[in-house]
Amino acid sequence: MKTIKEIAQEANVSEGTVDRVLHNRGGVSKKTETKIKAIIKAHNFSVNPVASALALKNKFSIAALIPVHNTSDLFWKSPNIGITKAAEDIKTFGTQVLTLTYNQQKPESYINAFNELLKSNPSAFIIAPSFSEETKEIVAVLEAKNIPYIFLNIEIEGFNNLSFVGQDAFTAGYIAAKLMQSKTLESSSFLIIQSRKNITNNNAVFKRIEGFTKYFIEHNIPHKILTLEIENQESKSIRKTRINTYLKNHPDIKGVFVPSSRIHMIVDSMKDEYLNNIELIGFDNTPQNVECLMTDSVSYLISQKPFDQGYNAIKLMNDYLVKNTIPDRKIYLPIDILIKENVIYNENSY
Amino acid sequence: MKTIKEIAQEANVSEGTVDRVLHNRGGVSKKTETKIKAIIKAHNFSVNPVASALALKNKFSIAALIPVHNTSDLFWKSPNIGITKAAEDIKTFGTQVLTLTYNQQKPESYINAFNELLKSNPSAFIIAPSFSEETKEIVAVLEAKNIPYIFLNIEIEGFNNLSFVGQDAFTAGYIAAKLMQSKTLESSSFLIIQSRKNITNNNAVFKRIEGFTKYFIEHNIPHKILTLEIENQESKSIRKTRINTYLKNHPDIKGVFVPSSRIHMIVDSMKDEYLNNIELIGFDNTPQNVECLMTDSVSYLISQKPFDQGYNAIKLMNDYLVKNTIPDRKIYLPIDILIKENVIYNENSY
DNA sequence: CTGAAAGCGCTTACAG
DNA sequence: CTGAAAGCGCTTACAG
Repeated sequence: MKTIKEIAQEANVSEGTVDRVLHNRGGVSKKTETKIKAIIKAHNFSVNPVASALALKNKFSIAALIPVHNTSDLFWKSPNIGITKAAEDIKTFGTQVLTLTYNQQKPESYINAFNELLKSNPSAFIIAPSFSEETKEIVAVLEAKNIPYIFLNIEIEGFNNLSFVGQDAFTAGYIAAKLMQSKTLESSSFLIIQSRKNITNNNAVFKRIEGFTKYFIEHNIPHKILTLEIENQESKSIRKTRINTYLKNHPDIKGVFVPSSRIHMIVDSMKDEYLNNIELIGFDNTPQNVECLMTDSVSYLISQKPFDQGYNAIKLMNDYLVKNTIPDRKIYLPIDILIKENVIYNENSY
Repeated sequence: MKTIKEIAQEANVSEGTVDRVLHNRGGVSKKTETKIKAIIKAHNFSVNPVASALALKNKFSIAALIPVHNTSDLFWKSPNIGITKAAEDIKTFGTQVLTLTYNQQKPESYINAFNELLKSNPSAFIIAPSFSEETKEIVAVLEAKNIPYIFLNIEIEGFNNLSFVGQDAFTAGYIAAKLMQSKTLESSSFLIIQSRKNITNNNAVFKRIEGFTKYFIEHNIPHKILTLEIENQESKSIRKTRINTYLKNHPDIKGVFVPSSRIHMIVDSMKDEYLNNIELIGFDNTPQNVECLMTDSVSYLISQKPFDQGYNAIKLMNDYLVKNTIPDRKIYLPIDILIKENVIYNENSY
């Protein structure tokens, strides 16, 4: 491995000058610049990131803005752990990470947390952009300040985000349909239960449903898809009544698809006679959902690798800051098919 | 963050002395040691790994000893890429990685490659221990020299390996059976085809078959399991004859399970009439196997995350060397269930 | 436009 | 048993 010193000697200049061209810091004559660049290229030289990190000491910080998790929806706990783990790993580069959470029901909390993070003067942002209008405001600020940002988990278009890290929701829904179909007879009816208001994260839920529906159409499988909306706020008893009444009135339903991480709340409310005779497929290996897998209430969970989402987003951003590595515009993580038997090996970071 | 300098000042000693107690390097009086330790503890101090890495520059090297890959079995290409990628990542710690491959049919090549690696005086070894007798010899040398080693992919017992990184083969086979069963009727017969001699890697193949069989027994599912052995050396035409004749003579066979990474060679040889009516399940997302998934010849592939195996083994060893982090004794990677639709998102590192 | 020098925090001979 | 000093490779004021 060459060093800057050696490059400098070969070019008959000082190390400082090499550093200047290395980082396009200007103030170098065209002639020396050309000479140095040639030598750098000839040796395929790249700076030693350790030495760089040490010299830059605490130069960079990454702000992460993600939803809070709560007992009924633990989903965001896992990306948060991924972020923390990555933060630990990149300490070696002197990069700091600051995470703040917001309430997915309250756009103001999103803006407030963002402003709070901004105060610390971060070099970059990782954002789970739950609210599209507010995200526009936020992004305007970031772009004015030239702060790079990566979107996490929630895929929205029309922004100059450095990258998106998450799941291909359409394909995930498509796969759910295939799995569902393999467990039921042809010409079955399926029920989609949306357990939370579509105001947040709606893109993913919407795309999952789209993928689910598309599978049956593409394969010319006779089917009927029904939809039931159940709000978060509803009490368990109301939920019970609504679900079980619905199923009673639609005895042709052979499968229930829950395109959110809340399938456990559906399982919770369904009568045993339905639980035993209807196939259920949901998303995300939260502890409550995994429990449903273990008791055979749910056949499959599709996981979007929440830990990896957080971990990768931070690492990619750090590589961008420290090494100037440009990440792919979209990073789609593997779509994990989880069953009772393999779920334990999938790092359950809750 | 405190620095060694500050700790030293507070203890009225030099930085060198603090370093000595930090790394238990001895040569420090009991009294100063106690004093320094107290101060370290009080501030919850830990060394800056970046500075440490820079100062230690090129102190460590890891030797990796794995099977070679070839066109008919690409499996080992992917762990190799994982190793290379990890090597890239840990360059920042000044750790070097040297990989040598051996022929899984030739124990001598295993020993020879090991001796070659030993010459470079590595700080640690990553070994895929294909041959148990030869591994004993190798390990004796390593233990005499106090060189730590991690076993990769092939799980053998009775050694003081720092860790094992790979798959829980029994559960993988068990899952294969569950998937197979969901695609076939009760009371079916299943054929297990072993496409390579059991001399190498036999543990994994053996355990997969064990898990496969166990599933049917545990669930009281009437079944019959047949076995066909086909050697590597056999030509495609002989393979064709043997497989198709066997299937003709056993029309009750509804599923074929190939507990190795060579299911593509079976698909290659089976007549269409069998291909269309028999469920096939195999292991590993090599390009040829993925092709079988895409053409619907194979229903499921179970992947053991070969890239991650290589990557993780190197990273764990580096953490052990650089930070003295002790890894878990067994690291079982997730058992990936791959179908046509999700296989593209599983990093296919071939 | 360019160089010399100090500094990031730790480790390591070397001297005593 | 302990300290002073050089060095790892890069970055950054500062001086010219």
